[in-house]
Parts: sequence; C-alpha cells; structure tokens
Amino acid sequence: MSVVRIKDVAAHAGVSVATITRVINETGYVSAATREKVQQSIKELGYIPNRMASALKNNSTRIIGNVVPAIDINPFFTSVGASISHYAQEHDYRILTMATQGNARVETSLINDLIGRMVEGIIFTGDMLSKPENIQAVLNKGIPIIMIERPLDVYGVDKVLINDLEGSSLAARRFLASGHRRVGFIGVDRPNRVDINRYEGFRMTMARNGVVLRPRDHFRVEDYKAPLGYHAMKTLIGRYSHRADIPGAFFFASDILACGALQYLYEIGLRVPDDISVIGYDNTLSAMTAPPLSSIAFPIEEIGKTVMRLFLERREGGRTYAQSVELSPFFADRGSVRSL
Amino acid sequence: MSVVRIKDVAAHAGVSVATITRVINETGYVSAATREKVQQSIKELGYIPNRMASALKNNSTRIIGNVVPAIDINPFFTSVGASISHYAQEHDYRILTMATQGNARVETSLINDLIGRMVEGIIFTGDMLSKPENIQAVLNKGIPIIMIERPLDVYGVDKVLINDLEGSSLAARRFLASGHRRVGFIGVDRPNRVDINRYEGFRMTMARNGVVLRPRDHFRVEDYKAPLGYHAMKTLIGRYSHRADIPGAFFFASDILACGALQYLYEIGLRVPDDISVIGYDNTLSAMTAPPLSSIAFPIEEIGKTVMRLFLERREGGRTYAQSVELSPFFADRGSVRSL
DNA sequence: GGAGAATATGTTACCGATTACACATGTTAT
DNA sequence: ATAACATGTGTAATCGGTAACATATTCTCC
Repeated sequence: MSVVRIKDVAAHAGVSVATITRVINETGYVSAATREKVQQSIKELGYIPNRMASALKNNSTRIIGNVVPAIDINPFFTSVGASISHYAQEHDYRILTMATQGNARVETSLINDLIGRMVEGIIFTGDMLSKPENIQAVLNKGIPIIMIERPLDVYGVDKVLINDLEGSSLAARRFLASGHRRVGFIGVDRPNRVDINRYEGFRMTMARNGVVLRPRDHFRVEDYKAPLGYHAMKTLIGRYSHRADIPGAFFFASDILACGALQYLYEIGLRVPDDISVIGYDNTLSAMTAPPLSSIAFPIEEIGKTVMRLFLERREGGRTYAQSVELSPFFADRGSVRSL
Repeated sequence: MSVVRIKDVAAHAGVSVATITRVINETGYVSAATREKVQQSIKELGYIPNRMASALKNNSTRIIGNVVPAIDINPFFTSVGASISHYAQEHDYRILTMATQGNARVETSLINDLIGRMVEGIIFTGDMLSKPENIQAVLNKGIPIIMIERPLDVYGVDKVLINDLEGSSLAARRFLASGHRRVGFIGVDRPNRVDINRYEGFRMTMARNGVVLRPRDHFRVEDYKAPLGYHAMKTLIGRYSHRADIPGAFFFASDILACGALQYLYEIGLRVPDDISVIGYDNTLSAMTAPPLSSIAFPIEEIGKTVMRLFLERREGGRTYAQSVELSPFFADRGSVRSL
C-alpha cells in the first residue's frame, strides 16, 4: 500500500532529500556517519527509488524498444530477442518488446508509444512495415535505431545483417564437398534481399561449380511456415516418376520449412541422410528434429552483443554516422548430409 | 533532436497547457474551434505526450512486468508470453519481460527494478526462485501478482494454473481407449506440483483401469531438455532384451522430451505410431516433429486472456482477495497413437 | 430578467528525484 | 592570520503532464 518516497527516507534519517540522492547515486560529499545513517533508513523503510521520476529529470529511462512482427512466430526472433535482452541487462538496460502482428498501422502506433515512453533506442527485427517517414521521425528525436536482418534500405539507421549469400553458399559448398551434384532448394519467394540471397548464394555457388539448379528441383513458398515446407516437399517429390530422379540433397531456406519437409519424408519413408541429405537454415529447430539437421547457424550471441555495441556507441559514445555490421553465418554440422 | 513539449504546443496554438491536455485526454470542456486548432498544432509539431511525466503524475504507467526464467528456454513460455502480450496490448498495457537466468539474486533485483519502474502488476511464469518475503514486499506496495504454472504455494497472489492431473489423465485415457495396456512414461523428477501431477495423473488413471506402470517402463530426468529425452528413451529401450518387451505407447511430460526421444527412435528405426505410440505434452513442438505428435494442449489464448482478466479485476475492478483459475488442457490429436 | 447551470479557458501546485546554488565549517598554504 | 580550497548539508527550481481551482461568458428556465 504505502509507497516510500525519498522525502520519507529523508525525514526518517533526519537529513534533506539532497543528501539521500547523494548517497544513492554516490555524487557529491557525504560524511561517513551520514551515509551510514541514510543507508540504514533506506533498508529499514524498504525504499526503492522511483525511476519514472528520475527518468523524467535525467532524460534517461534505460529502456530500449524492440519491435518484432510477432513474438513466437519464428524461434529465430525469440532467440535473437533473448540474446539482446541478455546483453542489454548486462549494461543495465531493459528491453520492451512489442509485436506489430504484421500490421503497419499497429507498428506506427507502437513506435509512437515507445517514443512517448522515452525509450533510448529502438530495435527492429524482421520485416519492414513502416514508411521511411516514420523511421525518420524517430531519428529526428535523437533516438538511435538498429535494424536486424531488415531487408529494406533505410538511411541513418544502424544495421546488423547476416550475410545470407555467404550462408547459403556454405550449404552449397557442403553439398559439393560431399559429392552431391543433383540438389534441390526449398525457400521463400518474396522480393526482399534476405529471401533472394538465401536462394542466390546457393544457386550461384552451385553454378560456379558446374551444377545448374533445374527449375523442377526447386520450389518456393510464400512464407516461413512448416505446412508450406510439407507442401513444397510433397509437390517436388510428386514431380518425379522414378525415385532415382529425386535430388539426393535439399537445402532449405529455414529450419521451419525443413521441419515440414521432414514430416513428408517420414510419411513416405525416405530417410535422412541415407536417402536424402538435408541442410536447414537458421539453426533453430534443427537441433530438435529427428534426425537432427545440419543447419546454417546465425551467431545469435554475436547479434545481441553487436546490437548493444552499436547502441552504446550512439548513445554514450557520441557516434553520429550510421554503421552496418555484417555477421557471417557458420555451418552447424549434425550429420544430415551423406557423403557420396 | 528537438523534443516537443506540451507547452510548445500550447504556445503554437495560442492556448494554455490545460487546454492541450483537455483535447488529448478528452476531459473537460473545449470548444470545437479550439479543439481543431490544437489538433492541428499537435499534428504540425509532431507532438507525442511524454508518458513518463504523466505516469509520475497519475501513478499509472500501463506497464506490466513479466518475470520468466529464460526467454527462449521453452517454447511454452514464449507462447504464453506472446499471448499475454497480445491481450495486454488490447487493453493498452505493455509487457516488460525480464529473464532471471534461473538466478534468485537476479530475480530479486529484477523485481526491485520493476517496482522502481512503477509497473502496475507482475507476472511470474515457471519456476519459483524468490523467497516469499520478496513476493510479500511487492504485494505490500499494492502491486498485484499473477503466477502462471508456478508450483510453490504463496498467498495473496492470483494464479492461473493448468490442471496437470487432468492433462496427464487425458493421455492415459487416450492410450486405454486405443487398447494400450503396456505403456511407458518419460518425465521430470522434481519435487513440485507440476512435475508430480504430470506423472500422477497418468499413473492414477492407468491404475484405475487396471494398468500398473512398471518401474522399468518409466524414466524421469532432471529437466525439460531434448537431449535428456533422447537419453531417457535410449536408457529405457536398452532395458529390454526383446523388441516385443518395449511398451507400445509412451507418454512424455513435455514435447521437448518427446523430441529427443523421437531422435532416438528414428535412429534405431522404430516408427511412430506403427511401432510405438506417442503422446506429448504442452503442444508446442509437437506440430513440428516428424511425425506430428498428439499432445496435451494448454489453452494458450485462454491463459493470456485470464491473466489480463485477473489483473484488471485487481487493478481496476477493486478485487482485494486472491483468486486462482484452473484451466483445463485438451487433447490435440495428430494421429500418433495407434489403435490396437 | 436574473439565478443557476453549462461551457470555455487559464493559473498553478503537484507527482518524486535531481542538482545548481547557497551556506557553513574545516583544512591547508603562505 | 587569512585567503583559498575541501568538505558537508540544505533550499528550491526543474523535468513534462495533470487537474483542482478560479474566472469568465453564454444558456436556460421560471
């Protein structure tokens, strides 16, 4: 019921409010005796400073907004969020996450909400919904923005990108190294850099090594969803009259698509990697599937660390120009590629 | 750079700050002409009210704290968090999530942080770490607490519980209905109500129907982790010299354990449900596995809705006594139980 | 026509913590 | 001995928005 305020502590300790702040924030001069007395009062009364009040005065909330399409749609977002949260907490910042539900209008209103809450930065993960004007409005208020794997080109914001060309190329090279020259691809077909690169890196690397992806061997769906992976796999396999025609290896642009595909393979009794080799992407569900899948892994910890570094450079380091950091994915081997 | 304050708007519109608040909050009288003028100024200047300031004055931040062990450890927490977030947003509340990393000291400091931030309620999901005194301290400040699936007995807090006895009993009945009388169990062995009930409901229902779970047919591990599920399955199967001795059906206290077990079954070529029937628990990963597993489903949406209802009853409805709501799980059928 | 209500707007104290400034005392150096 | 500085503490303005209170004008109804 009773909320203890700084002046209650002051009265209890028999000093002024200024002295209390001095003790708490370790600023200015306080005699040892007084400090002792004040600390005692704080403990006795169970005083917890009101951070809203100090935020108002200091213009510092130590909150960073995190705008995502949906919280649980993709384990990748969840993991990245957890990583950011973790590193933010190390620097005594908190992450306030909000979901746009894929609605641009909602996103705009959430951004305004965050500004009103005096967040010190805003992180965007995944699809871009807002108009560039909205982004510009945030930047104009002096709030740094960090985008993670956002496909759209926006200026003035910091970015943490994953080199998807490199990632998908890793998958291709692994297939080639294991002797696979008849390979398939299942991904997502949307006009953004992420979706394109996950295909292009794979296609190009195969092509450079003399393997041309045949149209019948790849299929692209509208979104990263398991049932679409199932559908894609089924459609592809339906195209081949002889089992020997089926490509010996498939690369998926997301673990979630691979999950759906595995369900179909299980259904028809094709085994991984004996009958078909598989590589997933994003290294989220691939550890949980049967069998575990090799996957292109994002350096999740590195992402969180980098986001915080970029943020702190802006907020506390005085950097004024935008910066992009491109991180390299790596191959997480779980033995789902058979050597020919 | 420039932050617009209410007095800037007042100056721009040629009225007093009081009139601006009246327009924004739709309180008191404002002539149509003035309202128009003010709204125009707000738009022109891009004014966004400072919620920290109003929070201070109104004692209302519209933030609810959410304390979880870890953000991405278990998809169940993630889903529940998303659901709560969603319903909170409908009531214009935001959820500030913090991870304790399973550390009681961290949890305590996070709770204090939340209090300092004037959250209007705190939600706890999963394991209980804090001493009851800490909880009591929060309640004493008039901040309602809602616990989700927390095993410990604490007084004065609202609770949303899942009837795990009922859930595990559902699994048993499904096995019985399909003619399975030789069944196994893989779960977690910790002295809390949740872990106990997920086993007991299953055991009791089987027993009531004349099926006694043999010790060799069940195995319990220390935590809900996939590798432990793999280990448990392998250990159990290693106990039987003849394949015919293996129980025809297994119930898992969590989908995550079932995932691990499926990996082992895949390895040794036992098929689900042909060779072994499987039912999972919490209905998270079970839709993604190959094959998809039937699972005991928590009413995730209902949980989010209920949490908010309980919160609002306390905060705005004036309820002063604690309330517990027990929700019933249901059976999500994906055909992973074979009829004998 | 005038009392009382409805409408319209402004002034200012307040929420709780911070800090510039003021003031007092103690210490050091010349 | 005293100027200059270090130490210790208090008073009050401030952050930005809210709303109680004050004041003024316009309606309404008997």
